[in-house]
Amino acid sequence: MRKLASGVRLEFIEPLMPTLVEKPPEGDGWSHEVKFDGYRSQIIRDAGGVRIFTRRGLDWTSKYRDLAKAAAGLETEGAIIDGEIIVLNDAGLSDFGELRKAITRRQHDLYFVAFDLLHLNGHDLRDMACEERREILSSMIEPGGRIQFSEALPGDAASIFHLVDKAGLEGMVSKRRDSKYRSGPSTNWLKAKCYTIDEYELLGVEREAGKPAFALMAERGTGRYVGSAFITLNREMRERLWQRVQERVGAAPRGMKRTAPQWVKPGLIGRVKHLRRGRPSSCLAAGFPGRGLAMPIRRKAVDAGIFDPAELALLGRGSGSPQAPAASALFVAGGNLVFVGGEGCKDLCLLGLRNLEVVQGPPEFRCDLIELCGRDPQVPVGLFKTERRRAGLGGDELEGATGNVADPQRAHELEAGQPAKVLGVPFPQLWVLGLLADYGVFHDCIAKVVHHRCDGEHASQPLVKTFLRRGLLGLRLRVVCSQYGRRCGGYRQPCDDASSCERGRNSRFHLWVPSS
DNA sequence: TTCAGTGCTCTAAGTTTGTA
DNA sequence: TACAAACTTAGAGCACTGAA
Repeated sequence: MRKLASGVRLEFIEPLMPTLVEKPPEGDGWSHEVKFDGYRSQIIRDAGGVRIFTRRGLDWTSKYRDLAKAAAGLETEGAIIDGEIIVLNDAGLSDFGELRKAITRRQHDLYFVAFDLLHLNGHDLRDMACEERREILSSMIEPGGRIQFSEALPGDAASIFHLVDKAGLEGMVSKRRDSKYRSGPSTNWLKAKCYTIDEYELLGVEREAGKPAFALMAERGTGRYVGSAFITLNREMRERLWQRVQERVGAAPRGMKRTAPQWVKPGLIGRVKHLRRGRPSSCLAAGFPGRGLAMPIRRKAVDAGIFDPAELALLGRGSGSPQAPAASALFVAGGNLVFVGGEGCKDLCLLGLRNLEVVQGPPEFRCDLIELCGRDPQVPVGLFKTERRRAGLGGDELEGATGNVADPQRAHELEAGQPAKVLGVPFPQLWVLGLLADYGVFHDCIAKVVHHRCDGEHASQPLVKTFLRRGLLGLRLRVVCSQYGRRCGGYRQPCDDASSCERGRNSRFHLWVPSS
């Protein structure tokens, strides 16, 4: 570790750039984080104050006034923090499209998600192991503020990736735990992205020597131009495409402003693999606003296989993402629990880690519940404790919660008369909770676990509301309510399934032991 | 004061150019 | 000859600068 003299003005460090991979790496040597969709940035705090730099080293402190103010509150003499500046949308996901507007108009909506610490109090930390750097960083950041720590998601990479995909996130970043920080491209950090594959009609192609070849694509049916895509076919397919284009030379579509060296007659269909913008459902729905040629393909597309419809039918190709595994798992809350998403996405269960092997039995997961396996009541308690500790957002009291009827001698988490700190969720966990809410299991299941620890009939409701409100920093409650409103006409009763609820009340927890 | 032009952010991969 | 780096492309929205 190199030590610099105190009072030295720290300088921008070129960020480490992760390598794009198809699948995240497996193994214990890697830690995994959510990939946020925002601006890569670097906060520098030294004797000269706080500065915030862009990925290329431009000083954008003046654009990030609120974040600079927040960074000034960090308890350190000097630090260089690597992270991403993001804005959350109504769904609680980072929204790149809203970021530019927020920078100029909604400073209060900006967040800095910190994921690495390069320098601290005169010490250059770049030669330390990634895991150690992040541990120090984690201890520096108070939860619940404008600067958030990007929590690692322990668990197996494939399962995390599956749920990241399901949650509508952009992707995930895997970091070698023992790696040093080195500027520029590196394979110590790997990013795996979630793509959507859709079919579009080919309008024309741009092909010039020395430049990438593009396919201009239109919405099928309407023929409306939606954007261009990189053509990444192999040599054989590429030649086949050029041949097809030559055979179907056509005129430019009416009203088309863009120019293409070669327009083609309608009838050629291309499959375009593109990144999402927000949630998958909103990608297309919001991707065609009524003001001309919108661009649902935010970034360059790849895998633009071009076929005519007949050939497409023969090949039996359809749109959509690759088939998801029948069931998968994700560890949350300090590794105590695992959420298991079964086939159809409606069945989410909460299991102890040691029961992970039963994940492969989708037929058993038809209960649409989050259940506790292992008969250890401390497990769900651990979940809430962990989230509370991480969030650290004081202020609100949880009404209605009373003593623990199951164990009257033991202090209850939500003891009556004892102001309980509000539960909150650090960013990386938000989408897990959002996912649960979207599947309609949040209130019924997590709340149910809490409910059975209380003697108040509706004690869980304010808890969940508060949990949501705080977890999404003012955004989530409104959205979740409207979602429930649409689906269920308001909040559901604590349990839809009365018998299930009664069983739970009597037994304190729903117990489900998988048959071996 | 208005308008036009430029620069900035994000992204990926083919092509060209430069270096070892 | 092989590899690495730079350049190119698209889109949106905003800030900034300079000219009219």
